[in-house]
Amino acid sequence: MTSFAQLLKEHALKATFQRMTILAVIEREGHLNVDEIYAQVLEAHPTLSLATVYKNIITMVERGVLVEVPILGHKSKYEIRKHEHVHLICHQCGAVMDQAIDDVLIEDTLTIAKQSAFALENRQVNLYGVCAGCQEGKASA
Amino acid sequence: MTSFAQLLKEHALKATFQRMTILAVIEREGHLNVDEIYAQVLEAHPTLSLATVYKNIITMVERGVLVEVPILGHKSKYEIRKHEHVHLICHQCGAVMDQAIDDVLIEDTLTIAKQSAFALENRQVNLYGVCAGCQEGKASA
DNA sequence: CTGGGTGCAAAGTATTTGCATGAAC
DNA sequence: GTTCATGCAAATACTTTGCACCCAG
Repeated sequence: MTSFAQLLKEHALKATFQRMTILAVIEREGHLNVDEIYAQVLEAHPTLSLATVYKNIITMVERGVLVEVPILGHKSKYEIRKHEHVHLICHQCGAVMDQAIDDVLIEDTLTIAKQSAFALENRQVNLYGVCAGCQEGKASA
Repeated sequence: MTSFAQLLKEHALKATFQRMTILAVIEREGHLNVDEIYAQVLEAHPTLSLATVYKNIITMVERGVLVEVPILGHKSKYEIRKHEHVHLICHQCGAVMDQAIDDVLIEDTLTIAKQSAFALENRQVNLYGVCAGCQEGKASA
């Protein structure tokens, strides 16, 4: 049904139905935390256990299939690892949006790292604020 | 003894010995997680409870005295809120270093946010890699 | 004084683990 | 057939809460 099987194999992981389901759910929603993944996955696979969700998130992060996205004051979310990007995180509705990272930012972080002789491996750029949607309906909580 | 008392008052918090101790410890170490704060604080104030550490971290973050620094794969650390900066986080030794943020980076994140009509409020730029010290002693775990 | 803060112990959550069973390769 | 993964239940770890007592303002 999907290329998730291949993705998993590339990372030396067996392509179980559980993992495929977890990946499908994350792919569909973009960014989810453990509980959200579990809740969604139950619909497609009612007997999948929470422990399995935890175990798989841990191994898939280790293997580089998933990326952890910490959210200030909340539980981390997870996304499927793709091309590098920046996160826009809305205080209001909690949405996490991806936004392309540009060369200026990449260059600049390299420059900053160099100032401390720091061997930069990966960037985590999260921007907090209020998304376009929430700016309109100002009244919303 | 310090200006922590004033800092707390500015944020409408009573200047208790417990809070002063917590702030002193964080100030001294730079970035600490809850357990580390608790361990260090016990030396100066052996009867301080872990619950008090938790309660105070929560309120001091709410009031803007402290800032949470999420560390991928580990517990969040906390720092005293000062001028904005970037974090360099070493995979190897776990050290978190501050590095000045420059105008290029500030401008660029504003540009990125603008592309999504996102009202940017605060930035979180964490760079992961290997610090200068750990690059020398390559052998270390 | 008075309200907020602390400490304790208990309750709640969240996460990890061990092991027998089952599925992928 | 092997090896790795799952599911359950139990164990751990982490964080929050309630309440009586205490201290800063």
